Amino acid sequence: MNAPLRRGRDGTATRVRIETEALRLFAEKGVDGTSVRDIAQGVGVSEGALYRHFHSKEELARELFLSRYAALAAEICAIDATEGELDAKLTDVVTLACGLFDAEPALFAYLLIHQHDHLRHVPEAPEANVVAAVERMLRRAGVAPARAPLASAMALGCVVQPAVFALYGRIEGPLRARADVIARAVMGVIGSMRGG
Amino acid sequence: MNAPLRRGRDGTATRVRIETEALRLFAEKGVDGTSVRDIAQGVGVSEGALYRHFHSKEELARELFLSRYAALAAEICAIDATEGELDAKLTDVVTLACGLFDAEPALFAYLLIHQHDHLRHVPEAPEANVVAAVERMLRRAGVAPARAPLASAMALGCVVQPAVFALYGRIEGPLRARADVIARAVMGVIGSMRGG
DNA sequence: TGTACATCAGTGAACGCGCGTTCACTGATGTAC
DNA sequence: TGTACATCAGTGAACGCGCGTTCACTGATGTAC
Repeated sequence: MNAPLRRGRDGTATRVRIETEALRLFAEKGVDGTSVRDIAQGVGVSEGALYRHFHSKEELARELFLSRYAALAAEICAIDATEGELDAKLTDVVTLACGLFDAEPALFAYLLIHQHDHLRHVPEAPEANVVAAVERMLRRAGVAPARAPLASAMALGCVVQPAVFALYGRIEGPLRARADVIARAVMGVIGSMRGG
Repeated sequence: MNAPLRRGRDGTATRVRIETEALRLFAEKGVDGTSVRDIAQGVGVSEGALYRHFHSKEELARELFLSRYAALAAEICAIDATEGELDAKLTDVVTLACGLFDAEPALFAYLLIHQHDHLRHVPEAPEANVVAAVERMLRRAGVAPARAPLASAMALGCVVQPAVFALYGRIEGPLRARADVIARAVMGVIGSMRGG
């Protein structure tokens, strides 16, 4: 296979700028609160230009969500693929998530707030699906398959809900500083389900 | 004080029907996905009639959220006011939440999905604020005030996230059937923060 | 009890605005030979 | 190397649609006396 023929101008940079600006605006004002005009104006292109890169505003929003969500899932899979005990992996995953929240709060907020618009379109593959990635990690570590969904839900909840609190100022400072405490709580949750 | 003078027709029943239909539609299609026309048609009144009861669509959405959210908070406060150990209270609160999810999934979904539209307008009083109610319960039970926000967050996460999973079919059956397992996990979370 | 009046829930048509999207066009850039 | 051509990112004006909201009006019902 040859590389695809590229003629005319290269729009890759513009596409990236559209994604960056859209993510920023979507996180700040919501998808419905952000118009195609807002995005185009922020990027400094015409509205029509957006439709060279995305078929619709909805596709843009979905693509942003799915790609970022998949990137996070892939990182969790990478941690799962390392040697080590479950506890160490859980600490790594919690630390990863807290670090992402601190480094890119707008991205994290977008994933959190708009999950319900897109969750039904997330593929089941652990490499693209945060929930599936966590579930597989727990099953591989010996959690009974029948209990894995609930265990994953509560483990995720122990990370997601503190992030929501941080978003609303109920929890202060970088979440990374709380990662160890959160990880210990997650271990407690898993432990409570492994025994009984 | 006298009861307010009531003349002309009584619109209370219509108001209730508007709220019921709006909640149903908001939960099913989202607030932005539901038009004032949809609601009016569902109720069987004109669009103008809605504005006799609510100043705007936004006010309707907010009033629905705040009142239902406050009702849940008040129930948690009532449990907190009973005699008993923290563990028993936590089990009661978890059971309450699971029961609400099973009984009124549309209401629960509305509270979950649209929390970010309204959370900034929730008063801080525990009687109207689920988070504040849980935080106070934990503090009263001896959780260090500095740790109460994070402990509350994770405890809530252990209930909220399973509900999200149930909404998307990742967890089956009534959530009530899992209440004991969830409650035990929540106790584990609180325990992990009380010691260290 | 009868009648004049005030109130107000509900009507239905209309409003204008902002939205997502379209499209004929421009011009920059790479390819063919 | 020079030139004709194909491609395609980006323009900018326009489109129509559906939205939330308004408003003059109707008529049912309760109050005053």
